[in-house]
Amino acid sequence: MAPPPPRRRDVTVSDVAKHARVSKATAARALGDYGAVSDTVRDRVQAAAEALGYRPNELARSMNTGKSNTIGVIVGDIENPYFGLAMRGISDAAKEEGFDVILVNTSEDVDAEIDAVRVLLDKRVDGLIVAPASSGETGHLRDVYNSGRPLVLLDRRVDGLDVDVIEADMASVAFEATRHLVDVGHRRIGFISTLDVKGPYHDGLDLRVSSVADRLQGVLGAQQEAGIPDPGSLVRFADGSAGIRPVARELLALPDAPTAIIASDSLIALAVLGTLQELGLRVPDDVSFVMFDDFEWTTLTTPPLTVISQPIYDMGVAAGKTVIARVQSRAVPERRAFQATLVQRESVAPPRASAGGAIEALSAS
Amino acid sequence: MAPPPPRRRDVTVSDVAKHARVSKATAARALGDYGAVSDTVRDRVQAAAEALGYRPNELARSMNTGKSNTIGVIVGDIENPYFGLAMRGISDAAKEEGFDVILVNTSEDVDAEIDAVRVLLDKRVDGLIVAPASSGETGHLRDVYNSGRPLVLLDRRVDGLDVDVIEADMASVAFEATRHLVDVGHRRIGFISTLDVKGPYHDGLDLRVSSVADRLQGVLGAQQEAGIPDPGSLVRFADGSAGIRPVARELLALPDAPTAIIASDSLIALAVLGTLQELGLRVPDDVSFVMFDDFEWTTLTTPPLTVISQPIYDMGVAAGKTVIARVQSRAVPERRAFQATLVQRESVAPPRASAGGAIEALSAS
DNA sequence: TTACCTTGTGAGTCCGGTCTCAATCAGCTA
DNA sequence: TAGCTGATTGAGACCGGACTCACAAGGTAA
Repeated sequence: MAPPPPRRRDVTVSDVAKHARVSKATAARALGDYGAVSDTVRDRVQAAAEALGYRPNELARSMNTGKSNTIGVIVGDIENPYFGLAMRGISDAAKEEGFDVILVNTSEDVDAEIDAVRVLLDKRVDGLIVAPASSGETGHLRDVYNSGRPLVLLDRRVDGLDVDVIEADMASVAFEATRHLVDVGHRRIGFISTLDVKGPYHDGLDLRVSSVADRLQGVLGAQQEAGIPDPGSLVRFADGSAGIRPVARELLALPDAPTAIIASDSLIALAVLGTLQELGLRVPDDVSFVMFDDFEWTTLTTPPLTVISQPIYDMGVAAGKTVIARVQSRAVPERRAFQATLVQRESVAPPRASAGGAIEALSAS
Repeated sequence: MAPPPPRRRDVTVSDVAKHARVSKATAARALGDYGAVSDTVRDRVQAAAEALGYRPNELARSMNTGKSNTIGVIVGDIENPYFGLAMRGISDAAKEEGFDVILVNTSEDVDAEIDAVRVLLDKRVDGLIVAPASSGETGHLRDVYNSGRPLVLLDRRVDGLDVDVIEADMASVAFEATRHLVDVGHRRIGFISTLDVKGPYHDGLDLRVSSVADRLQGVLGAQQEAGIPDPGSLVRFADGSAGIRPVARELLALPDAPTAIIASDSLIALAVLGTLQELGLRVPDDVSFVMFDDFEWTTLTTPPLTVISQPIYDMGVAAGKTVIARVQSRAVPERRAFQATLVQRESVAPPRASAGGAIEALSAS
């Protein structure tokens, strides 16, 4: 590796001005494209800038315009394809409007999120898109709001915070998916999500992530409507993605194991399917399976999976357009409620006649 | 939506200084944690800052320190899990060192990349990580180098540019994977990648993306070594992800269709597998399949897929650590050559005895 | 007591732009 | 020819911090 070139002093407006033999103010006007400048002078200044290789210092510019043309995005996990795709949407929307995006990954850690908000605010981003890790801690989100900078929540609401939220209607599609399972005969339906709550699920538990709460509400609601007793008993939360497989195993080892499982996102689905595979359980013969999010690989498994599809990219675009519209005090785009749909493929079938659990079914076959 | 709160003027050091009845310089010292300040004054200033809700303006700070504590990352497509995972690594490394990350997505468009480099340089990022869309246009990368700011290339080299590169050794695993196919009897091996080149592949074609060129070199090399004539005839490049399926179809419809296909990344693999599925071709019975990148879903297909695994996350971390080390003029971390490995699962089998192409095999069954 | 440090503090400059304001100048009107 | 108008231009303040420098106060050594 060659020695790095000396970091030369950058060319500034003053340098350009000197070279073009005009005042700094005039050069700045010609370069910044504001105020009035005669054509001849403008040309001379631009030629000088070209010759010197002048590049504006956006930091300095931001400092006195108060606009950084940058929005901050705070998500739990960009490795999660959900956020990868949403990020793509945000990024595309931002580019179209001439904005840049600072991305911060919090690993779903509230403290990291609080920190991220502070840092981005200090960096003077013009607006923020956050998928909040918890609806419990919201002081930092209020700070954003109070700073006067627009905040848009993605995928998750926070109660009592009156800001734009981009989310899909999860409760009704979860209801629909669950009723589909009930309709084909399932009475023991498991639901697995990742969430940092301690202890088993019980009525009235504060879920802290609205998108999960909504999904669960739909799942439970459909079962209650069907007269299934205590559907909450087959709900499980894993703390972090490493915890999913153990939780899935535990659920499937139950004497009254579920005959169908709903996975709350694609990462969970992957872990659950992996566990099923390890246990030698077949989908849908032994266990029916439904998952949230529709990525291409879900059509390539055997069988293709029944999924709940959300317009993730579009939601990302909407989030981007919305913050930027707010930043520019323009009317926000109309469309902010997104529809999720149940895509029926082949991972749902009637449960085995056997009354036993999944593992039991296995030994019976 | 309630009306946004008025964007109040931010609290500055001067405000804090006034409130604590000290000079601006002293307040700045107490807050910025530099220079000498007596304990009593420091406490008074910090109390005042607390009371006023002072937050430093990082823009102003960056302006005269010349450091923004921000690195720029330019990738072709964050929707691609490869970059999602790498981004996660970069992001984690950055956070550890107190850096933020500005992410720009170029859609693999060179002009967008040139623009992105300019914008990020103007924003005064301290360093840049780029997965260059082309080794052809490199002027903008030279500009980074000349600006004196460190540049790290991820996944792809650029000839004649003496900067740090984080990449895995693709040529040798590609060779190994291909020889594996040859060993089980394949003599017609297809290779599909996305790349913006016009016309069919021919010897000496400038591939412009080193990671693809390396893979191809290994693929072709193994076949040449085995005495397979004209292996280049089954190489196909699609222009953008939309073009993969047509290309795959064309390849499979050939009278001398390949009996095995190698997909150059996971997005391509998805499209190829989808096409295979549509055509009713089974893996590995009708066509053997090997792909680059090892994501969890590749174990859930039927059959599980033979893949080439790279330590993507670690490479992201290395890229992050490397730029930051350069920014701080520290020694760069030792490890910069990464090993990719062939993970044999069940998508490779001996070709059918039939001499015909894949489609022909279909009708024969 | 005087000289010499050391530590703490304030005044003011600088970073690289934007922006206000006053001055200059050419063209026109009366 | 004096007066007015609009277009250009330059001087300098300002954004919010970091940092240089001069100076004052207190402590120590000779």
